[in-house]
Amino acid sequence: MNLPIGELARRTGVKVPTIRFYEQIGLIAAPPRTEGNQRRYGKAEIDRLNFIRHARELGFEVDHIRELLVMSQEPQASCHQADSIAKSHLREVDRRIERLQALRGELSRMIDECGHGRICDCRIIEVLADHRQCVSEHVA
Amino acid sequence: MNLPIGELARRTGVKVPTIRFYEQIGLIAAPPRTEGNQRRYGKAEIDRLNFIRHARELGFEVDHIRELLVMSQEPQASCHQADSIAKSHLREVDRRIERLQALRGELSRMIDECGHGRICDCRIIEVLADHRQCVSEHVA
DNA sequence: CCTTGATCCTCTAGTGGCTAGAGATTCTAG
DNA sequence: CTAGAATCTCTAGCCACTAGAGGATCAAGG
Repeated sequence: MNLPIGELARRTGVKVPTIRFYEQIGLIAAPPRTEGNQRRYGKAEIDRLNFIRHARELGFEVDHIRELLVMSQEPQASCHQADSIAKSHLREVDRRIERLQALRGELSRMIDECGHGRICDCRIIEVLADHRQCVSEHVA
Repeated sequence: MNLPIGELARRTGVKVPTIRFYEQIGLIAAPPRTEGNQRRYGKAEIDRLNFIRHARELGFEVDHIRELLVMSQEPQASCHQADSIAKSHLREVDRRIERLQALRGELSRMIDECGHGRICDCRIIEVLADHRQCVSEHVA
């Protein structure tokens, strides 16, 4: 082992500046250095960074990842807390999906109704300029 | 008219500091001031801010809003550009929805498989620690 | 006229999660 | 021994705001 930061980056898919940033915010520990002050990492850091990357890919916030990391170090503890973090994150994702879908609907309706003519007849501009019209149609 | 900034905020649903911020980034013009240096707004600003708010609610970026605002001032121009901005935004929203739904699937599978026991048996932690397992199941 | 309290002003700094770049040093292969 | 790749620290920037300090101004009531 004893990997330089670039090699750690290659093996985990986390970019070099991001690794340094994670160290700065305390998400990973400061590793030992060479005489010339360069960071050298071991196997544990690969695992930890992979964990972090997977969690980020799933959209967990850094603070939640912090908690999940602590938990993963305590194998005998109850996983109730992990479950609740994941569940609340799932609810958040559901909310975002719902919101985006509503938005998608409005957007695509707007685009469909655009006659591709002049601005003064354009539904896109019109809807933006006067949302009430859009909403009332929506309700009606 | 001649509204103070708080009244403009109330009528448009855009917060006071946000209005000042929009002025700073040139999204709205600097309005006239009272002798005591306070901003006073007219009807045009209400319309413009409403336009901006609607567009932001639909997730358009500020730079796109800038373009849409310019277009809305040129009623005789073709709305081709507005259409293309809206369409590319729609594609972006679609991408986000897709991504979130894939993510949602992984999250909820992870949660379902959590046995609510100890960390060492927890799928949530396990999946995060070793994504390959998850992916291979996914594929299989 | 004067006070009070709400609103307004400017300015700086913080949010989250990085990313970019300058300018200097260190490592490693040939 | 040298060249060039990789590393170091540090600052600043991204997006779209939001928060707060510390002070000025406005409108209404006494």
